[in-house]
Amino acid sequence: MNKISFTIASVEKETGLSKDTLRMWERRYGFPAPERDGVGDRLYPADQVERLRLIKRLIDQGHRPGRLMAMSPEALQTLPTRHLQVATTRDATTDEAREIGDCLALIKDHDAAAFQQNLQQSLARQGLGRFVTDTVAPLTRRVGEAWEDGRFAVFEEHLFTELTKRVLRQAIASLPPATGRPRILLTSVPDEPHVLGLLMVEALFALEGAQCIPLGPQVPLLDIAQAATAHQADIVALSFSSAFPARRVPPALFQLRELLPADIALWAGGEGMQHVAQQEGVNRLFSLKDGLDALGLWTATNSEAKKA
Amino acid sequence: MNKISFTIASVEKETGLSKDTLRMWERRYGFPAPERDGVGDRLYPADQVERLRLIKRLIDQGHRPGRLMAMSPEALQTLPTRHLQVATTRDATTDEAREIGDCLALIKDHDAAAFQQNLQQSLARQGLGRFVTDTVAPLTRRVGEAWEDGRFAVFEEHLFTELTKRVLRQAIASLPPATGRPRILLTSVPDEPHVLGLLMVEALFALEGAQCIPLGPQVPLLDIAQAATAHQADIVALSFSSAFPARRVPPALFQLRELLPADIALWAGGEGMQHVAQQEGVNRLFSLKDGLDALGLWTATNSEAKKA
DNA sequence: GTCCTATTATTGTCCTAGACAAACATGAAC
DNA sequence: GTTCATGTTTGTCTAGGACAATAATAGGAC
Repeated sequence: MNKISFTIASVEKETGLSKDTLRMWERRYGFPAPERDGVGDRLYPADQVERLRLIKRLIDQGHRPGRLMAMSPEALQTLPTRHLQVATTRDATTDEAREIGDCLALIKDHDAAAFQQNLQQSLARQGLGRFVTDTVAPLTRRVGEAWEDGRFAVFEEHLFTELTKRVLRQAIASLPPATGRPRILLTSVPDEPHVLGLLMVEALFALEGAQCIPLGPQVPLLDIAQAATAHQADIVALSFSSAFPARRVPPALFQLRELLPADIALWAGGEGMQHVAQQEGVNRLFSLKDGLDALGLWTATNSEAKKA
Repeated sequence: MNKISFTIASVEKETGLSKDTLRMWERRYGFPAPERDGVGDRLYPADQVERLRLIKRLIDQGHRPGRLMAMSPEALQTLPTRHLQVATTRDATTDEAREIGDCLALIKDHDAAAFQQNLQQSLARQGLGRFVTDTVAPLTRRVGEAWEDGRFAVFEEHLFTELTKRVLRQAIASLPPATGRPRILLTSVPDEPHVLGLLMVEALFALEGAQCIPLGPQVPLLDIAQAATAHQADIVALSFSSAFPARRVPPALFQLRELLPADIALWAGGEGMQHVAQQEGVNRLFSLKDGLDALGLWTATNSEAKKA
């Protein structure tokens, strides 16, 4: 009779749904229907929290709350057909495809050691540049898709991310330390915890000899601005994952643009930039290749400027 | 005139103060005193956000909101005398002390490359075990203290953390992969983003031949429980930093204890465990040494059990 | 049928204002 | 000086209302 229940604050963290949203849904749709403790505070039973987690995932896939809330728990379970996701999963060569499939299977089997070893081998065989573009990038995309489908649990995605980060960081650390320009500050905004994309560009930038300053994810805008000035950065590079709500990207970029000195460039990339409009003073990078091109352009422009 | 202002949601992320708290302070103390946009929504000017960040830091040091809110901005600036912090900064040997001082200075100078190189040298000289206990641990403590004093900006702490994580991860990756028991799942709860302590114990545990499964920080409790079962973990190890409010630790541990199968041990460590009461089914680890002792005990107990 | 536009429905986030428990400080009694 | 009771401070929860932005639908033009 393990009757576990969660406070509204816990549910917010477990599901990612705000307290306001949770109360609103209860008011409008009658679900969730938490019990109350002696003081009148909500207490959500574990099964309702699980159902909320499922609903959240379906909403992120493009379903609408009103529909989902009216459905029975069983109907929700059967529904999980993919809905949105326009992104084209470009087919790789057979070799690459097989390798990526292998990696996915290893994560699914929770074989951390084998997965990591597999990655290391790919890295050694392909070299850092191709490893990033041909292995890590497609793998990351596939994992994201699998998560959306519900084929991957959250913790499986976490483990994949953590292990991949390690391999990438290790590879980056083994590069000779750069001293020249540009100095690039790499980070993400407060609501963006995903950092794999950032590590990928860091690897590519570092290969090109740029000086990368990794601040880690979820840095307050005021601190990003401070850090950029203190480190005399030439460029601030941000990453937005596909999980980041597209409508929040432009305000965040605008705000940071205002806070940054005008002579520091602001670059934004990642899946989450896909459908974001052009903005004054912000360089959009839609792919890893865009990033390399931008870096090349910067170097060319800047070396001229130096000579002048 | 660059009049930058923040919405209440932005301020929540920039300062770490909840929307509820921000509105409450305004109601009670008259500060912050945001402007309003056309719809009546709050708009916080940048200088008020900065003042809130300062106030937040002072509160974390043990000051009380009521006092701080009544003080003028100038008085706040002069106040920053250290208040709390009982922790005894044990003096190391002269050599160690000098080295740690050097590292702090390098971070303060924003010389990332030199700092990282310095760490690598210490690692090579001391070996991973002593490196963790004699260099990383005291260094982390000193950085925490410096941040509390306001000598370190947030971004400086971020950079320190990021670089140190890299060195540690690299060292861990270079160890031979473990295959035996115990299998230890390492992670932190949703409100705990600090993960350095976790990496330190991972290094020590991995040295002892334990199989570590790093899930990364801020994993929902339901996912921790799922992952522990899926990975057939023997132990779930959590880390709480000193920044984590002590009163929230017991509920979190209790909840996770309920969610975990009874045969999976729950270990909790980190600065944040210092003044937390003993709980049924939870093993408290007050220091890195405690962790190693606990691991030794587990191994002894478990190998007997296997023979029986 | 397809495309574009105007209208309507849905949905999340903000608002005010009140209540209360837990944490903290203060002072009395020993 | 230490312990205990009392009073103050403080964060988080409650309720219900409002509204802008987004998404779906209907209506017309081709």
